[in-house]
Amino acid sequence: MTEVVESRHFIQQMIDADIESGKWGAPGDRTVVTTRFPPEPNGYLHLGHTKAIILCCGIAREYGGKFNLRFDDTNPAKEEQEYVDSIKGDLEWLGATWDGDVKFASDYFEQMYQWAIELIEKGLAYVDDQTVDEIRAGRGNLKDGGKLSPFRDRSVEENLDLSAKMKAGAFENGTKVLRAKIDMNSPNMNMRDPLMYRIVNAPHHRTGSEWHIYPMYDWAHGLEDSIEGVTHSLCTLEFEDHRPLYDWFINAINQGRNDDEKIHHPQQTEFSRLFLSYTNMSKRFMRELVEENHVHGWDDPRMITVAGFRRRGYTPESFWKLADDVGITKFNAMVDFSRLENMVRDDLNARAPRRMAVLDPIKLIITNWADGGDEDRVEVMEAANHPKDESFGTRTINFAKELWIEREDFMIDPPKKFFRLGLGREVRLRCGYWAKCHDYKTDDAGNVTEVHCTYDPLTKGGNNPPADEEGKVRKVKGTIHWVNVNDAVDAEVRLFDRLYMAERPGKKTGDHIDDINPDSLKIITNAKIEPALLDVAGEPKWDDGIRRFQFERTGYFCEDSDSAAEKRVFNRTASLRDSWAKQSK
RNA sequence: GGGGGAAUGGUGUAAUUGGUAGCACGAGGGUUUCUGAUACCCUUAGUUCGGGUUCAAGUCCCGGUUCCCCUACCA
Repeated sequence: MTEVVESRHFIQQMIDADIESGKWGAPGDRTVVTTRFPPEPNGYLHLGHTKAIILCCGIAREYGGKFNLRFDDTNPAKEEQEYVDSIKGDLEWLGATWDGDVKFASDYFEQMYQWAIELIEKGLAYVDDQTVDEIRAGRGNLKDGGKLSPFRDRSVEENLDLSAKMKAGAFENGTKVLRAKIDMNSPNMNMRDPLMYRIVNAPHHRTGSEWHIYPMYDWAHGLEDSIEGVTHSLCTLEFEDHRPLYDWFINAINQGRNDDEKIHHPQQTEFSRLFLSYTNMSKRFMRELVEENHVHGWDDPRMITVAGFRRRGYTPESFWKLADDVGITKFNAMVDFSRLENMVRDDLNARAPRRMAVLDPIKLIITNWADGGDEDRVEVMEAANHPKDESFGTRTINFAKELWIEREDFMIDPPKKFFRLGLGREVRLRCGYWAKCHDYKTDDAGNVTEVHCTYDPLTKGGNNPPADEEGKVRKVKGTIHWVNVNDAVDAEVRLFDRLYMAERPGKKTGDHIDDINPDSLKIITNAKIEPALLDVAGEPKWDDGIRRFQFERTGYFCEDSDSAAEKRVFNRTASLRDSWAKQSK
């Protein structure tokens, strides 16, 4: 037996070392570890965010530290309360509980402004009157350095005066900015006198009209982390180039301060984003899908938003499993969509109670039903709710002369390897009886409408018949699901396929809309479900209130939010693995 | 002709930091089975390339290749 050693990714290794060295507090004190998830409240959370959330929350949990949820609300033009609410809801659903109150960058505006004044006083920041275009041109490009702004050497007094007026709303949008005085020739574009504040005369969702200047990301982010005592500021790879600036701003504030007056300096560390095949995490793309009605909203089950996955029936656990599966590295990996699908299957297999439902019904008639007694009789069968876990209990289902079975479980002229119904073939009707086909009917178009079978009274409950006198037991290869015609309930079932046909949507033509799969949604209106699906009582409770099942042989389903007593609606979360479909291709 | 990152089976990810290249998923095959599901077993295939140091290199050194990110008053 080799012992399985839990491997630690590079961020965990770094934190382990920090704790040992006492970088953030007393050596060995793990509880100092503080992380944060800093969403901008301008859109819905998607799968990519879940990776960051789970990393940050998971780290804090592992070390017994703190995890903050902080809204980075530094851009009043795009932000709305609606998004704040949806993001909080998504985190709660994911089980990523944050410590303390929800934080907002806007709570720190005054402090950040005071620090900006300090930089001006130190000669490290200046007000620039150039236009957007002039600033852009002055920045230079990747090969050539930039030009110094003509306003770069304003006096401290003038800069102070101008900043105060900017803050008070004396100027129009775009007429002035506050910039850090760093290096216009830096090979790192972010260091070429980056903007700290711009004028935005617009109301903010929390501070109203109090502010007329708003901080830029690079200026604000590290300070927000510092104020909150964040030790490990984890972000994605594209911010690697920003780290020197992150550090520069904090060092600039600390410049000239005594050690005991220095502000906290968090460690920014970058990891790779999550890329999933056949999807795109671009906020803009998602917005287009919604606004151009390619989907039915942000929570459309085909969307890779947290809301979409939730409605599709995915469990929070499947996201944690996926995060664990893909790991944390600095390599931009493309993860196959089927991997995520496997995670839900795995989770749902263990936790979903079983039911029977027929998606594409044809009628099966037991022609010798009268042999066993009254032709109109109903026999009550007991069925296990889970094949491997008795704690799920049992339910009863009614068996009678007429049943619904799946259209694809009958073939007029089946190949040898087909283990279901066909003339002369016998199958087990799950938890019912064995049935042997001797006839069928079709409509004018040749579609099968009825399958006629005889049943074997010795197989009640679906059990094998007794052995013959030579000790041999008759076997049957296939087992199919069914629903009793008399008490079947009509339901709507929604089947989903991937939204895009291309592995990287939009790669070919530049427009992701060109890669949309026209058949990503299939609505079945005449599915037949067993009546036990109506009864909520006795189900294992799902923490998020969503009812999830496995419909035997057809997949995992959840009851949609559109579902009502008059019309039940189920979404297919994922199909079951189907080696027959693979083989018959 | 700039800067910052990254390359390990088909995919994702490990390797006690110089010491047997392992795990998971997939794929192929088999066993079990009242779900062609699940479970279980077997097989498959890998260190970006070229040099160098060393008893020993995925790991260290030199050089090359490929890919990603950076020129918003977005984050």
